[in-house]
Amino acid sequence: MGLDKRKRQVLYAIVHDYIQTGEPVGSRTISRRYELGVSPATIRNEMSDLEEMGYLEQPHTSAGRIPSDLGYRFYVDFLLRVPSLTRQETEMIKRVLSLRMRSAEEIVQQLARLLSALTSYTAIVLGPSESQARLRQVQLVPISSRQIYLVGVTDGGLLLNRMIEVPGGVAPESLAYLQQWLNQRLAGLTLEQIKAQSLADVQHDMQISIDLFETVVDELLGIAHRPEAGKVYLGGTTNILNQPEFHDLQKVRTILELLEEDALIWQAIAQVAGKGISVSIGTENPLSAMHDCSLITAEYRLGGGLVGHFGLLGPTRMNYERVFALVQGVCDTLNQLYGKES
Amino acid sequence: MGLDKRKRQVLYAIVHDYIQTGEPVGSRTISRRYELGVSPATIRNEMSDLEEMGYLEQPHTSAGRIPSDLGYRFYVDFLLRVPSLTRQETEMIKRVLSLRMRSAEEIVQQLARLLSALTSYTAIVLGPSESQARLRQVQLVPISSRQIYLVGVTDGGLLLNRMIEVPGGVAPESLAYLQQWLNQRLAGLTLEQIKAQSLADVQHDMQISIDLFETVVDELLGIAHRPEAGKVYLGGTTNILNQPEFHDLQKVRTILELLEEDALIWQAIAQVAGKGISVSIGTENPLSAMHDCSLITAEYRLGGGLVGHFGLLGPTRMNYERVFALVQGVCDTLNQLYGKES
DNA sequence: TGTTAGCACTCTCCTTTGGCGAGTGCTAAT
DNA sequence: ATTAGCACTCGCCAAAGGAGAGTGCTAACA
Repeated sequence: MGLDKRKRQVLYAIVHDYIQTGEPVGSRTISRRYELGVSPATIRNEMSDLEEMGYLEQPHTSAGRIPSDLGYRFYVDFLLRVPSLTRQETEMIKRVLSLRMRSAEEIVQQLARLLSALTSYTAIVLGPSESQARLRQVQLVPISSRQIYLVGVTDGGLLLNRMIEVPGGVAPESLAYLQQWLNQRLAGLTLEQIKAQSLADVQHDMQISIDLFETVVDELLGIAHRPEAGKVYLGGTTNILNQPEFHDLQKVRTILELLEEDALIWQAIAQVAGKGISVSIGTENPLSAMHDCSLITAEYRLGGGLVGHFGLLGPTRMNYERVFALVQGVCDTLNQLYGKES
Repeated sequence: MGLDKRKRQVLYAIVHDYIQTGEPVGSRTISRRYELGVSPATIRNEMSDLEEMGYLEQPHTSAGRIPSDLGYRFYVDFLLRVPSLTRQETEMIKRVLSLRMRSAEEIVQQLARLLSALTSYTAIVLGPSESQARLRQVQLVPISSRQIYLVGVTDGGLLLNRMIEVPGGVAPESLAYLQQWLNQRLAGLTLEQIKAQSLADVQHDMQISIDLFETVVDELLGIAHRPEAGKVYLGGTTNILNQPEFHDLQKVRTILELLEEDALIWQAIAQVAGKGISVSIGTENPLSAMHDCSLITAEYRLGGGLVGHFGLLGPTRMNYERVFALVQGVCDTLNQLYGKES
């Protein structure tokens, strides 16, 4: 924080300019484009100071300066001026997200498309975690003698499906009984609560086999068992090809290969993400393949207890101001549309 | 074919060598690596002839020759020597495809992974068409007052799900009645047959509103209405980055952007694919973005009438012999595993 | 007539060279 | 504390030259 006003102005100017042009910024450029009222020489001195403090870097002697990860960090934390979205953008977000969609999956897929279309970065959306999902009802559909299809409906009106194998086979009456029991007992609870609840007291009043009961409940809670895995939805994977910093095929490959690894991506985002909007810049990222990238993440809520995270992955030279505005706008719109229980 | 034995040998040698090295093949190379018993000069003459006939091309004066699309075509049609798979490869295919999988989607996803892992090309698998799927039973699950969830089970034991909106609302009895009727009347038929069948005679014996009936049947046939769309599963998208001919970022972008367009991909494959294994070489491809690529496609069958297509997309300089062997092996294994009704 | 050796020629690829431009750091003046 | 001036550094680019690979042609040969 030991930065006086002018140093901040210079740092802001450099980051801002570099984000727009992608080329190292020289002292002359700054004094021309940003009205700081001082000469290039003065700015040079400031730049020299900033470099020594670690906020700037020089690609090579006698090129301009570019921000270091630390420089971006300071910029994001203290200098950012988040603009507001244009009317059209707001409209577009609203329009796309309020398309008639039938499942959480569709919403999430649209979200990925939308984010990537608006930013020229790659959008990553983690499928909503079901452990917070509140069950409204459960239906057990007999498929074959040994298979049951479980259809759960969350408070938000979204579906959770599971195919359940029951080695022993099931009689239709048992199924009906079990279904009724599940609905009576579990409706309104989240999967997590169900899991936490002691189900020990069940046994005595059940008219069906414990085996069947356990199989079904286990499967219903299935996803909650492995919270570190989940579906990953991508949008605009090819956008990074348009970024000048990825004109290097090697870098492109690194990133694209990473994006195929759902598990890694999931973990990385889960690790980085916080409650509101979080930013992870360059080497701050847990995965070394992302050390040239920045990741902006946020939480979304679809109602009925379905929450998840999404992120935008771009070069460290990403347009933070715009992305912040956009992410904020998308979150607001989602809350507005799905926030109240539907 | 107006190619004498030696011309065939030369053509084979050039295609074979170019596929392996990726570099234009000169007359010296051929006489050294392939024992044709003639001197480079003679081969030069043959090459000159082959070029005039359109089977070869010269990138520039005084480089070696490379096969033209026509050259590859002749090679694929008449010269190919399909090797057999190694024991390990056969094992691997069998192992991967016989993992316990519960839905067609999972199988198809595994298929894409497998194909791309075994080649260094991009695997494209089109989700199975449901229009040939034979229905075993249908279950209608009430979700809310205005929503029904339709769960269909195919003869193969795979699921077809649809959410159906019924503006007017449904009484549980109507639903039960409708379900029973559907099962009596439609079981064992394919969606296509159901669609073709006149449902005009229905009206008189129905105790439920025509509206409800039509909504549900329409939705059940939904997919059949738009056969030109469908889910596309990819594997090994980044594999093309390893191909030397795609060291050009522009080309990479073209292909990767194409691969994000599910609808285009679907159409392209559907258009190209035939009954057995088909090959579409370079400019033979319907999409101009694929004019530098070859696409090998084949049909797969999952039982219960679920059939679809898959393909391998690589440079025209693709290893056709190996890919043929592999595709054949995969088809055989799939037939073996899922071919008989399960 | 088909095949082969010899040779001049062509074209790409790689490296070297030198000039240009942008930007810096230092010094001395204000 | 700020600024003008200036020498210096370094990457970029285009031009030049040499090496290598391969061809096409011609003339000799079986």
